[in-house]
Amino acid sequence: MARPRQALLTRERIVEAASALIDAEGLDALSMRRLATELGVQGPSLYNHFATKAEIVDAVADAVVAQVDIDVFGSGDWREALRLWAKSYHAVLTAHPNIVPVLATGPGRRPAGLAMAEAVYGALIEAGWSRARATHIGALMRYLITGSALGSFALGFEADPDLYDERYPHLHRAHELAAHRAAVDEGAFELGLDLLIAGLTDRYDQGVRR
Amino acid sequence: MARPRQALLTRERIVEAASALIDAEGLDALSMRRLATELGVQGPSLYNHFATKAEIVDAVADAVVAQVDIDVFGSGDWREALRLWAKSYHAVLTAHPNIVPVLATGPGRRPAGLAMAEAVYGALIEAGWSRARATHIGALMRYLITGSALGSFALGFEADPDLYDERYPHLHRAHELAAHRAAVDEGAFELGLDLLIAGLTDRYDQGVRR
DNA sequence: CCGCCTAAACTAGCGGTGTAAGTTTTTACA
DNA sequence: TGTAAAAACTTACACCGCTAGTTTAGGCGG
Repeated sequence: MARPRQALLTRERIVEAASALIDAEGLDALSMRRLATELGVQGPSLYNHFATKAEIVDAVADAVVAQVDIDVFGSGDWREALRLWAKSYHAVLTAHPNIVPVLATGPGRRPAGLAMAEAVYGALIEAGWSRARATHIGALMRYLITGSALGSFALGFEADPDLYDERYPHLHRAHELAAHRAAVDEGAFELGLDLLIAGLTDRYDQGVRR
Repeated sequence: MARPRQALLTRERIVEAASALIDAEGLDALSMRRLATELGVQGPSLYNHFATKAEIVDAVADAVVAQVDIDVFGSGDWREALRLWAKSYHAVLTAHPNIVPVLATGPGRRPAGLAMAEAVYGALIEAGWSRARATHIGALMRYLITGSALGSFALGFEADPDLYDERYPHLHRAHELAAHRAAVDEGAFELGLDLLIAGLTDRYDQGVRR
């Protein structure tokens, strides 16, 4: 086949298919040939639309970040906005856990990632936090959100009961963690969010903003 | 070469070389052939000592975790122990950032990882926290520690000033972040640790331990 | 002390990876 | 209408993890 009358591929279609593949089977399952097959095309054809595989993965990552609600920073209390944003971000990452390792290293050159950083940092600055503190708070929120999304804490423990023998007396029920995955992970995230925002509120109300 | 008089490889030597390679050039640079070359041997010879590449990477990860000081849980105040442990863990990961993605998914079957989980969870239980809360606190600490180690927040922003144009007014100095990497990342981690431990202390002292 | 078995290296090779190069044909435009 | 760009193609390269089978040294039982 030479050039078709109607282009078979668009950047949008490629990103959609890549996103679906990553969601369904993980980052490792995404190969150029596999992705192309999914789109009814040969592998190298993708290079007519993206320069490298990394560009495709980046586009998928940015499409995910774009789903996070950053309008919450438009008005009202910075604490409430921070909480709502964090929950939205957390929910989006929970829905697309396989792409998290890509986002966890920062926004890089991804537009939606930069727009989100702008919104968070801007809101903190306008609330009166110093530049240094606003940076720290932004970093901290990212640590909590990507850290919790990166690997389920509960699934990090094998479900094999024999693994937790007399060497680990307190872990004798760790094999049950996987079954309570959602409760454990959500509980930890909520606790972290509550503690951080409460702590920041205390400092803020005491006038310690740097 | 057939079997040599003195074995060229041991599991220990392999793990050491792999660790050095990962530290120096990152996880992607670790290939079986490359590692073998480093050890003066052909690629497949490694399979006489490890069944898969994943086993080697796991051994490297566990060797790193084994460097974390968990003796701090032996005595004294749970809050102080938690803080010291977190700092030790953080320092170890900062020294070996490239292996963090492997640890971030949990202890799996790695002995040192399990021993660390046992120490942390055990200390929290003995301090009086409920099982559910102790689990949450352990998860939360992991989120903060691996989240901060996974990607330097500062390095997550490109150093290219032209990237931060009028679309991102508050980020106009984001290109300077990379230069202050250590201060930014350490500051955020310290802030997080302070806030979490202070918040937990409040709850604990008020008798809210579940 | 000889012979066998296992350990630990080797070579060859399979199916997969990302991507570069060059080809063909269609479409858009000067 | 001639030409250049676009978008598919095929082929190929160097690398990847890993398997299979081969060779030889060392340790051990008879």
